[in-house]
Amino acid sequence: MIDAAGLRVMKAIADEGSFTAAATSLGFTQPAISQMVRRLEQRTGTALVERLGRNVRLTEAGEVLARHAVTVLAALDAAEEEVAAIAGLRSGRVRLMAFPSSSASLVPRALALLKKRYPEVSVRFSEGEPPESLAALRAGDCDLAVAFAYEGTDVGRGEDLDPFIIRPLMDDEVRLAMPPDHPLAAQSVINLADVADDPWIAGCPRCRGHLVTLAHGAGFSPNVAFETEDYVAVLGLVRAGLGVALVPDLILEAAHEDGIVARPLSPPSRRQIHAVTTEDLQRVPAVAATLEALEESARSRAKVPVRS
Amino acid sequence: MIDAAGLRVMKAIADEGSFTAAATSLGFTQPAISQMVRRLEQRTGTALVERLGRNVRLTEAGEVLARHAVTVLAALDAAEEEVAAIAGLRSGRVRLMAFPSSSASLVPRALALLKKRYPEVSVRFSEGEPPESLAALRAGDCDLAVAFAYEGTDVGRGEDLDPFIIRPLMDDEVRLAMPPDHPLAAQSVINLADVADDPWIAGCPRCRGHLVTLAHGAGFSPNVAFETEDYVAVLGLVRAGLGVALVPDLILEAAHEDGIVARPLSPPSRRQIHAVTTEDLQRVPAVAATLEALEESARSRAKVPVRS
DNA sequence: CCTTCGTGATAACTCGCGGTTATGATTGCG
DNA sequence: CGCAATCATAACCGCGAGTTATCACGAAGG
Repeated sequence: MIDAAGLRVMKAIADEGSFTAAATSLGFTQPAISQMVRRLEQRTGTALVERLGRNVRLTEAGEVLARHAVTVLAALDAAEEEVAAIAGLRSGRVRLMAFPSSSASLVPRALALLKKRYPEVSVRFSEGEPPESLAALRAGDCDLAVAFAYEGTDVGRGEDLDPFIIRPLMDDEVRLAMPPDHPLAAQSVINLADVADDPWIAGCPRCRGHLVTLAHGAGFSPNVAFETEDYVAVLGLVRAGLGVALVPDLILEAAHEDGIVARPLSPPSRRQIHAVTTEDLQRVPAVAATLEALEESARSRAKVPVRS
Repeated sequence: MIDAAGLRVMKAIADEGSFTAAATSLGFTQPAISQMVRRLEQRTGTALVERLGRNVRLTEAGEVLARHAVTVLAALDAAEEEVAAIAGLRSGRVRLMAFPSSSASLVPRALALLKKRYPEVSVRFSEGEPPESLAALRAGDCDLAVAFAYEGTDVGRGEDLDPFIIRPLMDDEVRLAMPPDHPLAAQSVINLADVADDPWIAGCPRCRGHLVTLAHGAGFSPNVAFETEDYVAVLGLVRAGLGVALVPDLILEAAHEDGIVARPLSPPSRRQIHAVTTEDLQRVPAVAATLEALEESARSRAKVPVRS
């Protein structure tokens, strides 16, 4: 029945003392004010202004509206400002989920970049393997996920990827990690068939799946002696001479490489690292800014060029 | 940029959990909500809702709007309610000015009536002779004036009566007041020429003017021995035998008539009592209600029929 | 697995709010 | 007694904001 525009007009009249002045103060013409007042009067069913010769004065009801206008317009401004702050990245929040090995360098570098640019944007970060992070995204518990996919697979295996927006960040080469005294340690490139008989140490379930696929391509079935989700443990086991492992570059970068030899495979194998979000969330400024920071962080590594 | 309607929509979405439910809750159709949200999103430059499968959830910015909506809509409702109270006479104020002799019975009876009907309407009452009250009306210091005019004159003598609305309330007969031992006290009707030689006691300036006019019509010029604004004093002087006076009925009604004889004149003379306000103020409910109460108060007296 | 139902999105149309310009009527002032 | 300033009114009009009709899709169930 009564809206912000009407209140704005009443307040302008109260402040300026005449229709004409109120009009110029609001950037309108005078008849706009006349008509607005008339509309308000017939809506409220009472006189709002009193015409005194060539001036006007507010009636009691008019004063009431002008008085409440202050409250309403202040609250409206506050709402507008708060949203503008979010839109202008002077505020806002992003919930980021990334798989563990990305939280060593890729993500921290991105978050540092984000913090430098938009210090007021707050980030809530948690670790999670791709299936988990995609589920969170789908459930609305997360705005942006960093996930990976081995070559030839998708980030979500059985998942429906339709609602997601997937932005490639970088390729991460998978190497064979072995102790320095391994017979093949001297080779610069490893043919997987040459380690068919070694005991294997497998990482996360998806990594194990990848190992099996690669081995199958090389004509053998790997003998998995140990399994652990923790890549620090994987490297420890390798260092202790208990087996060999396929380890992505990102992890080798972050961990001590002492006591470990890592060699590229032939044919080479990579996993692709993606940022995943949704159409809607991509339009949330804080999410877009974080995404951009992730892309820059990925580019600044640039050991292996990003495949588009 | 952002208005109450938008906030109402966001709040409805937050409360109801879906566009469809929000639409029915607001009495709109579903596409109206879709479009409203889209408009808001392109105005604010950020996503406000997150489409999750077939449901929607508010983003951070959307939550902000929904949160502020409570404040804004509450303030709007308060303003609307307060104005409605004034319009519905559950509140409101009227500033009434009346000439002294009307405040004895006409005005108190009217105010009692008003109070009974609309106990919440507050009245600010002050006394003032017609020129004063009309000036207050013109200056916006008064909403409703009770004024009088002797037959053949206007309420405001030199005044511009254009902006005023003048409602006749009643006629007030003017009588000759004299002490009981006056030679003419036995007559039921007095011919003014018969008291041409008596000393006169005059009331307010306008009343004195009226006396002079009437006397002139009767062929004499009155010998004004005393002048006072106070009609109680006038009656006292008459009672003391110091002269005769023209006194309106209204005053005789209110004062003790002991020791006074009051007789109608021939030809009769009356003053007309009017309620005066302006076009705008007449549309203020409290003013209209007071005016109506005054008219009823005048009718309920009905000693002399009201002349339209 | 396919159908069905409920959800939001989109298109096309319409109406009226709320602005404009042009002009008139008054009032108060020099 | 004009002159200037003010509000009112009329005619016009664009666009915001609603409608109906229809589509696309995701979730749930036989």
